[in-house]
Amino acid sequence: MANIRDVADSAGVSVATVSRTLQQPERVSPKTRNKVMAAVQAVGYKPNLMAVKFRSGKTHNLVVLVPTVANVFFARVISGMQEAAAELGYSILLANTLGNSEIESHYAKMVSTSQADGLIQLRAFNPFDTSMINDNGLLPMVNACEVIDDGQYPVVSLDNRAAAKAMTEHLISLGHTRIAMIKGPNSSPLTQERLAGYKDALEQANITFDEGMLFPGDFTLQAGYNAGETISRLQKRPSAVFCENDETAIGAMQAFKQANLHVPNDISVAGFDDIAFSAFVDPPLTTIAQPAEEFGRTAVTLLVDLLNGKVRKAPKVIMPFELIVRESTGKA
Amino acid sequence: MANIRDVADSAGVSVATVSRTLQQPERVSPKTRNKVMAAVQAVGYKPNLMAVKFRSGKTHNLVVLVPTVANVFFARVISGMQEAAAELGYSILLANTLGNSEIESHYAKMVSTSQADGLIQLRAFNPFDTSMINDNGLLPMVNACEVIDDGQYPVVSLDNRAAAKAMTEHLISLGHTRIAMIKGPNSSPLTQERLAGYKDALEQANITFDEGMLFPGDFTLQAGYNAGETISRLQKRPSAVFCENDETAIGAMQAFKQANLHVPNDISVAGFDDIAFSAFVDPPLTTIAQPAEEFGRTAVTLLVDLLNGKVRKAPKVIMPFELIVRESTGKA
DNA sequence: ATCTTAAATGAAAACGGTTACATGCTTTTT
DNA sequence: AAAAAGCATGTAACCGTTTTCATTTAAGAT
Repeated sequence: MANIRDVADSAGVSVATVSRTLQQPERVSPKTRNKVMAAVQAVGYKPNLMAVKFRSGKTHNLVVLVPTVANVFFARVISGMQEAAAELGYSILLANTLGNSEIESHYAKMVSTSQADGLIQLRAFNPFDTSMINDNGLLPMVNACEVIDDGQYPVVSLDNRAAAKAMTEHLISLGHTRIAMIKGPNSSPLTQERLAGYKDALEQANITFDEGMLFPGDFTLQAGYNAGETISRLQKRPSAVFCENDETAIGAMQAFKQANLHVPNDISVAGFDDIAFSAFVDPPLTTIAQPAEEFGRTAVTLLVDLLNGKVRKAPKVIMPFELIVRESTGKA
Repeated sequence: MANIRDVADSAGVSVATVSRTLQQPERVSPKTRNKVMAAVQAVGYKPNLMAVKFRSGKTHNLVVLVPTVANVFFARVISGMQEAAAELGYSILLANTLGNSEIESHYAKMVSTSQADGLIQLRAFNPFDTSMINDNGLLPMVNACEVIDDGQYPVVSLDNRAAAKAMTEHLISLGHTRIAMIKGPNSSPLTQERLAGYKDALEQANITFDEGMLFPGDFTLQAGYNAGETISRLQKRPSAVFCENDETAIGAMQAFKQANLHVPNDISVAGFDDIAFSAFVDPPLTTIAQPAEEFGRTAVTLLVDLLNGKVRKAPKVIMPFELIVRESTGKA
C-alpha cells in the first residue's frame, strides 16, 4: 500500500507538501499541486484514515446502543441516525445489545478507549461504569427514545404520558369505560410514563382505575398474543385494549380473532409507534405515530454538538406525536 | 488521558515492559507484573485502541452493506453477524445503503482507506470501483443473501430456485393450477432464481407458464398491497399467489380481504422469509424459512477466515431452507 | 569461582500521517 | 539597492502503541 512518503518521492517534494496539497490546496502553488496530484494517481495513494484518526484524536465514529435492531421502530430510528451522521461526516457503529448491560458495557468501552467519540443510548440505562469515567467527568452520550431524565445527559424523547393520555381519551370518547392495557416491562420508564398517561385520562373521565385491567408484556408479538388470549377468556372482558406498542397490539389482535372476537365490534385495539405493518394488518391499527427517523437525526445532531462543545447544559428535546385513528378502534 | 508512558513512569519500568505485561504477561516476571498492574490501576490507564489499530494495521472492523435495516429479515441477519463478530473480536460497522450504489461506494472506501479490514455485501452488486482495488488484487469481501456468483468472492446464499420450486410444488399439490407470482425487482438475481424455481415446478406438473400471472413488486408491504388489488380485480383470477417475501404477502392479503376475498378459501397466499410477523397475521402465513441469523454468522466467519488467509479459493456456502405450511394456503 | 545459557528488561525505531517552525526565494517598500 | 514582508517549501517533532535488538541480570554447569 502506497503511503504519503511514496507520493512525496514520486513527486519530488516533501511529505509536508503532499499533506498540504491534500488538506489545504490553496496553500501550495498550482505547479506543485499538479505535480503532487499526478503522483497521487501514479502510485495509487489512499490516505490511511486509521493513522489520521489516531493522529487527530478524533475517530468520527459514534457508537449506538440499540436493544434490538429487529424492532421495526428502532430500525427507523437507525435510518435517521445514519443519514444525519453521513451528513456530518460521522460513521455509526451499531451495537445490538439485546438489553444486556454487559454487552452495552463492552461497546461503551469503545468511547473510553478512543475508538469512538461518543455514544447514543436508546435504553434507560447508563452504560458507563466508574472505570470508564475519565478525569474531565462525563463521557459524551445522548440518551434517546427511552430515557433516564436525571439532567446529566442530553435527552431526546416523546411525551409518553401525554401520548398515552391522548390515546386513552380517544378510547373513552368512543364510549369505552373498561379499557385494558398491555404493558411493556415494568423496568422500562416508558411503561411507567404511559401508565401514568392512561391513569390521567381515566381520572379526568371519572373512571376508577382497575389494577386487574393491566396485563404484562415485553413489546413482542408473542407477549401480545399471550395477553390477548388471557383477555379473551376473561369473565368481565374489557371493551378496549391499549397496547404499549404495535407489535403487542398485532399479537393481541391475532389472539382475539382466534377466540372469535371481532375487532373492533367486540373489542377495540390500539397500539403505539405506527410501524409500517400497522397499516397493513386487518383491521388497520389505530396507533400513536412517533417521528422515528427524526429521533435518530436529532440524537446524532445533539451528540455532534456536544462533541464540538456547542452545548453547555444537557438539553432536553421533546418530539411531537400524532394520534392515528384507523379501523381497529370503534364505538363501545 | 493517561498513556502507556505514564504507567511506565509510575511503575518505574520501560514502556516496553508495560506493553508486554498487557499483551504477553508470561514474558514478564511476576514481580514486575504486579508493579505494572498496580500502576495501571493507579493512573487509570486505558490503552488507546486507535493507536493499537494504527500500529498493528488491523482495525478489527467489518463493514456491512445492508440495503435497509428496516427489513425484518435483514435485521435478523445482522443480529447473527453481531454475535459472531463479538465472539471473534470484531466490530460491525453497519451501513444502511438503501440500495444506493453511491452510498455503498462511500462505505466500501473504508476498506481501501484502512478503516475496516473487510466488507460484507448483502446485495448482488460489487461496491468496489477500480480506484479502490489495491495492488494485491481483490479487496476482502463476502457476498451474502443476494449474491453475484462469479466465483471471485466467497458467497453465502440459499438455493432460491429449489426453495421457490418447493413452494410452488406445495401449491400444486393442493390442486392449484393458476398460480400468480408477485416478484421482487427484476434487477435482483433473487427474483430471477425464484422465478426459475417457479417455472421448474410448473413444467414438472405440465402446467403451461403464463406471463400474465407475473406481477411486479419490490419487497415492500405497499407493493404487495398494490399487486393484491390488481389481482382481485382480474377476470380470470388465480387461485393461489406466491409472493417473493413475507412483506409482499402480508400486503397482498390485506388487499384481498378488502376485496372480500377469503384467504385461503378464495385465494391461497404464500410468502418467503418467515419473518416474525408471519405467524401473527390472519391467517398465519405459509412461507419459506431461511436461517437468517445463521446467514449472518456464516458470512462473518467466512470473512474473518479470508482475512486470516485461511481460505484460498472463494468458498460457496448454500444454506438450508424449510417449507413452513400454515393456514394461508389451502385446497384449490 | 568462572563460564555458558537463558530470562528479563530497556532503548529506540517504526507505523503514516499532521503541523509548528525554519529556511529560502520572490516581491514589495523605502 | 537594501531592507522588510510574504509566500512556498522543507525539516523534524509528535501522536501512543508494538517490536526488534541490545543489554543487563539471574540461573545453571563445570
